[in-house]
Amino acid sequence: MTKPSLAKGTRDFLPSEVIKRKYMFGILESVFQAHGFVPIETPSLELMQTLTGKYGEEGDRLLFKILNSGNFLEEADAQALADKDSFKLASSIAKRGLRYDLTVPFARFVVMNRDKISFPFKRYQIQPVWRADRPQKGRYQEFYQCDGDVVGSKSLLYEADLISIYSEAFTRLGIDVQIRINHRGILQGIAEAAGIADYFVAMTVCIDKLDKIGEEKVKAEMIERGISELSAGKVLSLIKKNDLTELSKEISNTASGKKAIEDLKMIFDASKAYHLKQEVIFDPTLARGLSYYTGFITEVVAKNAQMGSLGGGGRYDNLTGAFGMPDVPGVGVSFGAERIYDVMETLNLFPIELGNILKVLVIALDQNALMNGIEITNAIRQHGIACDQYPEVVKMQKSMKYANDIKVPNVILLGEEEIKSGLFSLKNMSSGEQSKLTLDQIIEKLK
RNA sequence: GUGAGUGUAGCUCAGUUGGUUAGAGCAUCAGAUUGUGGUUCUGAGGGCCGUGGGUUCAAGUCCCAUCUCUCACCCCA
Repeated sequence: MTKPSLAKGTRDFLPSEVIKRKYMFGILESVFQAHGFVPIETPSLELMQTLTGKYGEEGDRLLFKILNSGNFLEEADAQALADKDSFKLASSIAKRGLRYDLTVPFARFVVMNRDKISFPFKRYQIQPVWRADRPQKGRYQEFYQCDGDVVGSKSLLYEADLISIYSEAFTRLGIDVQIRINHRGILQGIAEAAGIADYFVAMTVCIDKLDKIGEEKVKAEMIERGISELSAGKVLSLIKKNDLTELSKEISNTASGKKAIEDLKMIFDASKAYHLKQEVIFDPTLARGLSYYTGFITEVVAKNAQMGSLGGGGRYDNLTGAFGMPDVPGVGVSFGAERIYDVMETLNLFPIELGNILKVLVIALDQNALMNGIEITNAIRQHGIACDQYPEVVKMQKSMKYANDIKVPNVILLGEEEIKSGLFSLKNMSSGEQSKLTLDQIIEKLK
């Protein structure tokens, strides 16, 4: 017999963990639903042609591929096999793979179901995804993503809608956050104003590291990447202006900068109408996911915990283009479920009463009482109260220890005496208090 | 993909300069206790010391290889 072990980067979830995760996902779901988002699900498996080429070279490497069924070597690329070219061979022996995120499957979903949905389409989706990454702290090969997107509208009201979703969700979860927002056009405007429009990508990669490695090193890296010292200095001075009107003076003479300033003003005005409980700030140094975001970008950071971002998102113009349906604009956000869970765990934000699903355990003291126990257990269950019965007559210490271990708040002790009198002993496990009550009184008390 | 660590009971870990029969705590089971749990005490079961090779009279301990997991980088949630 081999020792059991888990596949790399995967986890078991204990009952207490599943209950907490469901609590967290339940809050996210109810917030999404209150905003008119509807749930969808897509298969864990997608065709490789759907997945490849969407996440860049790095992403393709991290895709889990599923071996074809049957004698898959028969159809294998003989040349690739002989050359030991794994990458090329893979495409001939694996036509399916596990989804890498929820966004690409969603794009395919929109294209294939465009006749069944109405735009603007607001959907949320909470499902696991898989990445063949090296696992490390807080990073797994199987993990849940929780995404909400609106497709088919360019309205900036949806940006504010999503910001308000972030604010409400984190407020209800009990986490104080800062919602940072920026716009791709701001960064483009800065690049143009600094005279380095051609170095836009290099510039954003560098300034994204600002809070991590500091101003000096960012400047050095920009210079290393071919940006002149003068321009690099200009970028850094512009990026420090986190006041919209002030920055507007510098970059509104550039086309993309002007549009971005207007957009962000509109988004801020719309957000104000929501009277949000969480802080929303303009952060021109925010530069994430710029390979596909085309407008507004956002990121959420916890104020009371040392943890990276708890979520992010932005606007994209052409989500479905890769699947032959051009010009579908969209805007979306993602919740980093695993990290949010960790933050809630360290800040002790899960309600303690979450664990107590079972309300009462019936303990029979003799064989005869075992059958009466079924009647009582069933009667209590019919009233929607979670009830269970210890399945055999054992020494009372053993059944009481079990009751204690599973943290059931009440037990009913059932022996000859109780059955004769019709008065059952209900014991509160935390106080130790015990009283003799009729079945109806017990049900009334447990409701 | 790059780099650094780790591996001894179900779990967390001791194990000295290589030296008798590899230990502890937790967990499990039984008893102290025949209608009352959390605490305590007693006892029991449980090990190819990750795997393969090497050095040695002698290897859990030293060397090599390999696998695993962990951590960091890249990237990302």
